[in-house]
Amino acid sequence: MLIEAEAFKGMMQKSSGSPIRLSDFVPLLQQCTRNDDQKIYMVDSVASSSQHEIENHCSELVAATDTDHTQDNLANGSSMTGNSNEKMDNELVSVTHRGIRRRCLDFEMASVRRKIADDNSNTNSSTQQSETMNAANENQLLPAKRNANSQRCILPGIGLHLNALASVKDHKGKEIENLTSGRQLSLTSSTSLLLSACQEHQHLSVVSVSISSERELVPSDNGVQPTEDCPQPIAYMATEDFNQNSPKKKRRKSEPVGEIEGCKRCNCKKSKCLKLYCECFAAGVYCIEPCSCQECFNKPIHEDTVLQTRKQIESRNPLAFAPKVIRSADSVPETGIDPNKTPASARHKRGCNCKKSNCLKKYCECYQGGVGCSISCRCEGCKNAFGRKDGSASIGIEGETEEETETSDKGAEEKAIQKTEIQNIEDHPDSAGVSTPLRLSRSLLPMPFSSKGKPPRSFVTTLTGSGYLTSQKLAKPNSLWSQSKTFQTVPDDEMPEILRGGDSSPIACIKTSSPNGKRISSPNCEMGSSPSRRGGRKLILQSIPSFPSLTHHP
DNA sequence: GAGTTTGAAACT
DNA sequence: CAGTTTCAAACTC
Repeated sequence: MLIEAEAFKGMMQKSSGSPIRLSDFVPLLQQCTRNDDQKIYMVDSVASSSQHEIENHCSELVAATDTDHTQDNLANGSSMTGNSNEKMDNELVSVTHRGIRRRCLDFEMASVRRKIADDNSNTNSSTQQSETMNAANENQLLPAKRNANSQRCILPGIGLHLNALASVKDHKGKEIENLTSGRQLSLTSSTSLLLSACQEHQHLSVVSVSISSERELVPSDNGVQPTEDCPQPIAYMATEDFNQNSPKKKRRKSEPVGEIEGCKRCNCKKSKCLKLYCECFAAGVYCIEPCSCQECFNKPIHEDTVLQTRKQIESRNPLAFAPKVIRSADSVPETGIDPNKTPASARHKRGCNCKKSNCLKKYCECYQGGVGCSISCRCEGCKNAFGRKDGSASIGIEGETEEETETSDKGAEEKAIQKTEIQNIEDHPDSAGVSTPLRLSRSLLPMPFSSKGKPPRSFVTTLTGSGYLTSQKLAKPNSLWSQSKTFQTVPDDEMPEILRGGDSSPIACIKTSSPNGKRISSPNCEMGSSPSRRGGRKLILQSIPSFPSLTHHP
């Protein structure tokens, strides 16, 4: 999705000193829908959302980016002085942002370092920023982990982060020039942040955001409605950042698995955080201080090892790093309120294999992802509240012969579901009264997270997740990565077929076989026939890989 | 907080 | 490819 620099420049200028309003964004979003050739499709559904909420989001975003910008400069040793009042005002949000964005970009930056070294001629603002930040990173990565985590507010590799927009805003004279020099701004990440936040609130849910975007989603989300599924997340994040030494477990108590949407923390002991066991690694982020891992190699200093390992894993399973949950765009009507828009409108890319949990606990990846089980699942006794394998929910499943349990113990099943939901309600008093997954999905609480109000880490996930775009099998080497770094786009002819999905033809549904024979279907399967890519108030944002493409390394 | 359960990932 | 082991999160007490 591309937004003309001028448009954004104008918007940012207009927004200087005042929050961006939805009305400011709408034209841009509409513009986005016209830029279909970039494989990022945006539908102007936001307009149907609660404008007030969206404006709140926007306001926060602006505030956060402003502060982030200041912090970036601080990290860079810049003498620029931020507006202290502004900083104070937005401290909370900014801290959240910092905490959230801290890691997901590290891989990107690590990868792009070489690129930048090799390609110094690129002097656009983004590259400069990246370079500067790289420098900052190099200095801060390990020795000053805290700083690295809290201050490195790096622009996502692809697109122009709102951070950058703030930067544009602050350095009009200098940076806007760069931005407007015939270059298009890809707002993938930042916009997805904004829109997905909006959409999640409005449950227009067909948002697909990158992992990094996903990370950014919640803070603003929660910032607006702190009483929802993630109680006081901002405070939590603030605590995290201000009290860096606070033990992980403390945080885990206050915050579900310590995961404010993407703020993953692992506890690996033997895997060195270099296997998919490690949530951080699997999510494409470096481990950070709050992790309790041991002998962790998933750190910038071990970049090469990480990349190598990742490559190896991807060679074994190209979709290993793809988002686990593929959100479908098809089942969301344009009204904005969709009774059928349960999390079951998405699928787990590979399906679960639950035996004992009945897909009612977070052991089940489908349930954890807030999606129903599907034909891809090999679970036994599926009672997934979001949709059972037999299609009792809104999942399109045909001819699936269900297990014996489906009919035999419905009582127990309902009991179990009820129990789960009761649990959820207890954990989320705010959502009490919402009793069914369906309703939960419609409420602002997207799913009956089994406990702690933690949205599944993949609840909102990306169509073109890291696995897809980083996979050398699927993407032309360097193409997406480098282009995203320079706000360029992926030419159609360089786009793997499965990633294309032109308007006319449904995207081919790839089903690859993982080494263990598990079925892996392309996320695009669910999106292929999305009828409303343009007019359907849906937003599908292309994301960047959390890990850089390995092909960058000669 | 320790111990148990669970299922994905990894291995054979 | 099926069976087994390893692993770490989820869960229970």
